[in-house]
Amino acid sequence: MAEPHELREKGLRLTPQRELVLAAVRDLGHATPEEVAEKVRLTHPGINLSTVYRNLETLENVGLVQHTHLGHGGATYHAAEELTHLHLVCSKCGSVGDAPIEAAANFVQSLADDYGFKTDVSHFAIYGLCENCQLPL
Amino acid sequence: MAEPHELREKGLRLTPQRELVLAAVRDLGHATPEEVAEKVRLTHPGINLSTVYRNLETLENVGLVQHTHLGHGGATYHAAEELTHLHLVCSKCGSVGDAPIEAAANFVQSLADDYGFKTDVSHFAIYGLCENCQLPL
DNA sequence: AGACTAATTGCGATGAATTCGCAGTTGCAC
DNA sequence: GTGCAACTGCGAATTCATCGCAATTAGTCT
Repeated sequence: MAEPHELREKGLRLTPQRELVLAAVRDLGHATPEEVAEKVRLTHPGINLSTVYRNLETLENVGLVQHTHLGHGGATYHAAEELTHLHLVCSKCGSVGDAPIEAAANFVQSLADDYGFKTDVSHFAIYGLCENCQLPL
Repeated sequence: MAEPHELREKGLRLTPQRELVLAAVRDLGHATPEEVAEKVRLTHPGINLSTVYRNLETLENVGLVQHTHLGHGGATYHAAEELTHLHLVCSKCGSVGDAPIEAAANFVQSLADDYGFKTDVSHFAIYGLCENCQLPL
């Protein structure tokens, strides 16, 4: 859970809403703002969606959460301390699988060597077909 | 430019709007629906945005164009015959670089071997920092 | 060439996701 | 406790994309 002073240390005020948003992101693993709001409403029914958006943004600015693009449009948030990993998103069934970031190590290295590009592999989804959806019809 | 019968062959009607949308996508390389509409309006000012959306969808269905997610939310379209390539999007300056798809061959192979995941590398952007934006301040 | 039919277009309405302005509230430094 | 700036709630405003429907039009058949 969110230790009171980890927020204070970042120069943020400690509000129930903010603590709950951070806790929700940590609990949920991956979540859209909508899902975070739902989770928070379990204990704090009155919370406003824009408060959730604003807190996600604030928490991202101080580095406690990050967002990733997994699908069409919407961002999903996850706690920053969570080990970053790859998101394998299936274009057919929509499932999201994880893979350790090391799986991309060589790829990242070669982009760095050949193109001078420093890749953040976890920020965007890796798109394709999951094992199940490749099965013959 | 769009040959009349390449559209007809796909079972599509040949309308000025449709030809122009296809031509615009080919001209622009990468473009959002909004940008395609702007381009088309140069020669066909009255075109409606929803017509552009519908044509992009139709053209994608018959395989003449494809879309990719390069940034936040919006899709960008490109002609299908263009060699598919990786999109290296810089998180700082927003520039979009290209890299041949072979640069990811090993990565794709290892995801297939280890996770049974068949990756479409070009569908989502590869996010990171371009060479310029890595320079010391 | 003229007529028919279904595909396509324009347009406005609609819907979802996100942001914004502002007034009221609240954490926290003193 | 007091005061101020940060934060919240709320509704309005934006943005991006989709939809329904009536009018138009491409392509087919005569």
